[in-house]
Amino acid sequence: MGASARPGAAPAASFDAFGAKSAQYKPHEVVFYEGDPADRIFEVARGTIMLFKLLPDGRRQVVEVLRTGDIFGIPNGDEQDCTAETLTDARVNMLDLTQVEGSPAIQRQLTRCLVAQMQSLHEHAVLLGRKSATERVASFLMHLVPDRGTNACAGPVDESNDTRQVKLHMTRQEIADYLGLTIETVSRVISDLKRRGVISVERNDEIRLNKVCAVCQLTGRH
Amino acid sequence: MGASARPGAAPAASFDAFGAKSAQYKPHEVVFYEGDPADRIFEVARGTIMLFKLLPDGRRQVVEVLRTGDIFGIPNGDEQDCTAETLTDARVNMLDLTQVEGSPAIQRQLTRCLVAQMQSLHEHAVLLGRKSATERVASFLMHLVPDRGTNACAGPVDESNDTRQVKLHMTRQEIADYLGLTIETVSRVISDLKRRGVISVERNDEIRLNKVCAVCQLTGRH
DNA sequence: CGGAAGGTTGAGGAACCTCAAGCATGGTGG
DNA sequence: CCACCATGCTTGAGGTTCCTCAACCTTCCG
Repeated sequence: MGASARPGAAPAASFDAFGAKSAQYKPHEVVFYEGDPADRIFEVARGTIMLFKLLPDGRRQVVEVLRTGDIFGIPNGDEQDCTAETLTDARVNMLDLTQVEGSPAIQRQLTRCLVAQMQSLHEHAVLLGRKSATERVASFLMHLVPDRGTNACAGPVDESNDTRQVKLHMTRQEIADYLGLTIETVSRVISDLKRRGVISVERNDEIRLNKVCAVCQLTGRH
Repeated sequence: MGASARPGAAPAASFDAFGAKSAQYKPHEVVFYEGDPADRIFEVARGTIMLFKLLPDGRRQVVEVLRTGDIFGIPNGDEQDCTAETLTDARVNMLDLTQVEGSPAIQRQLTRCLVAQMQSLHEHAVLLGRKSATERVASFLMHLVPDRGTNACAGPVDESNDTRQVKLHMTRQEIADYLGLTIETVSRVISDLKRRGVISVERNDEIRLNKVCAVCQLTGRH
């Protein structure tokens, strides 16, 4: 659930202006682990990052997928509640807690980000609690299309040419853990959508939505 | 997922100090509907409130259950993304957006609340995406026990007398919509726990956990 | 006493998971 | 250049969990 299509989402890389430290990551590097001491706040300056939680027996749930401008890792208590791992090459800004407390400008921006992310989490709760496998995958794909798949869907710009290629940046396993499914179910749904002509799989992590509206119809929101 | 056991949660009814308006509600009254104009922020001064979203075909997901001190309805864009409905008698404080923007004190508290609620949403995503029906119900019950069922579980104070009565404040249908199950499944799980002697149902919305630790063992977090 | 609302229980079915085998793709080394 | 392997993905068969539909029970209240 990226921030790209979120109304009110923060502009990119805004902590730069506040003298934040920053770090570079390759795909599938861990920024911090669940249980690590939490004493800073983080911002995605570039790339995509996922937050996930593990159950003791190894079950995993990806709880958020964050894009440029999103913030994460804000302390509540003194431990991180999730593990943060990059999906792509990424740059992350880090800001000390004391800096945050002192700046009303950062506070305001923080609030805006948090509220936007909270709404994404609400939407995702509906997906996890009430949607079928097909609806979950369709919703996932729609969230990768800027300005569609959110409440404020712009609709097709050009009816006759309503196609779009999206890059997933996630393996089937990660998608499954995000959508509360198994890898096999995700694979089967994608194969089925392919068979029905709704999508084309160009590469494993690159999918063409042949008719964006048709995918949108499958999300359960219509 | 109440705030009562959340480390860092706000103290009760803190907006009082900022000259907030407040309103009284009976059980099952709507505070606002999804789609209503969003121009204020709300705080639970007393009682319990749930936020839920509906799909067009009537499926419902309760996304948050809020207790005293929690805030909700914060605008992002100009429409509410959820419906807010009381579960019990409740009092709600309302603060104008302009008041919030002007006060760093409110901002700070807002941030603290939002981060705490976000962690609850993370936990709930794990429940919805990865837990079995029994694990969901057990987790739900544990969240009604102060200082247990969260990461910071205090453990039994007195091993030999580790029993606790909890009041649900929710119908089976509401619990089902919160846990991503059907009313029948919730009922069956409760009957099963009863049969196994883990809980006793004193009244429909009042349950005794005969051994809190035993219930905790069923949550999937052990 | 009768009705309404909420809850329980049972039988059967659908959706998704598990387990297992096989298929692509890409990289490495002979 | 091609065999080989590793990783990730797909497909199939069968099983489990939960859902659906329907009947019945319980409690409360007029």
